Amino acid sequence: MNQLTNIFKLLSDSTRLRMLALLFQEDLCVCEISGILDVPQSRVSKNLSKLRDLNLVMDERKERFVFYSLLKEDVLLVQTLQYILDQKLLYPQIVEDCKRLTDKEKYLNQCCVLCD
Amino acid sequence: MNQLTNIFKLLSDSTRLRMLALLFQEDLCVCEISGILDVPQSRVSKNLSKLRDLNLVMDERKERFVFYSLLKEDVLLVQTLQYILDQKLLYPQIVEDCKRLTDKEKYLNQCCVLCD
DNA sequence: TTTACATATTCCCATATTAGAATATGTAAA
DNA sequence: TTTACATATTCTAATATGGGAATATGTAAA
Repeated sequence: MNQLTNIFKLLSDSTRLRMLALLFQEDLCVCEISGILDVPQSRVSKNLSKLRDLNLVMDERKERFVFYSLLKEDVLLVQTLQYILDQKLLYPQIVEDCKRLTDKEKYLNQCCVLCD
Repeated sequence: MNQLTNIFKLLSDSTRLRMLALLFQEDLCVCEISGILDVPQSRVSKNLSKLRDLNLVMDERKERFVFYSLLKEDVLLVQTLQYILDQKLLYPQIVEDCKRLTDKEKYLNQCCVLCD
């Protein structure tokens, strides 16, 4: 039961929800997430570690960057994120994030050279 | 977006999640919920009011009791509760609650005479 | 009306959560 | 090796949250 409530707790913070919605679409490194969401790096990093604690993401270093990918093993999580993205028109912030995801080069600072 | 995170916040507390799982199955009054879950009345009442604040439940007085019913308008909420009940074998507490729901007379104190 | 009872609310405490700034860590390039 | 840079962690303050006990509210029976 804690497995359930813990996942809902993760989903109940908008920064994390936005991060999960991004990672549901593609693997990203920390600075990409930080740039796309326009959120400080320490906040992104801390929240990623919470996701990692529950085995919802895994990380892999590539050159200077650490890329995170969503582990799509939890059916409830996947179904929930799928629903949110299907209905994203209801959630302007998600739409905006998706837009910035496709233009991610624009929003990255230092790491943009190596990230694409 | 707050609409989303607010719902997840409600789901992230085990008392509320258990209450929602019960109300997904049938309408219940406060003392029934309190008895089935074995949780103090004030806690049940307080959490019901949080659910009401987000328009997830409605209440209706019948004689001396106030019955709550789940408003099944939020697709995400309904789909989530459906999933949890489908998979309830994974969550012993939910199984136990369902069992007590079917035997609810056993677990009620004062209001049992009028509730069935 | 009183009284009884179901429910709602208040008060207060303990704990959890989030946030940013600053700093630490670790890897890789120079 | 230094140095630079991407990421992780720590520190601290502010706020939120959940809990129980006690009390208030409101309805209906006596």
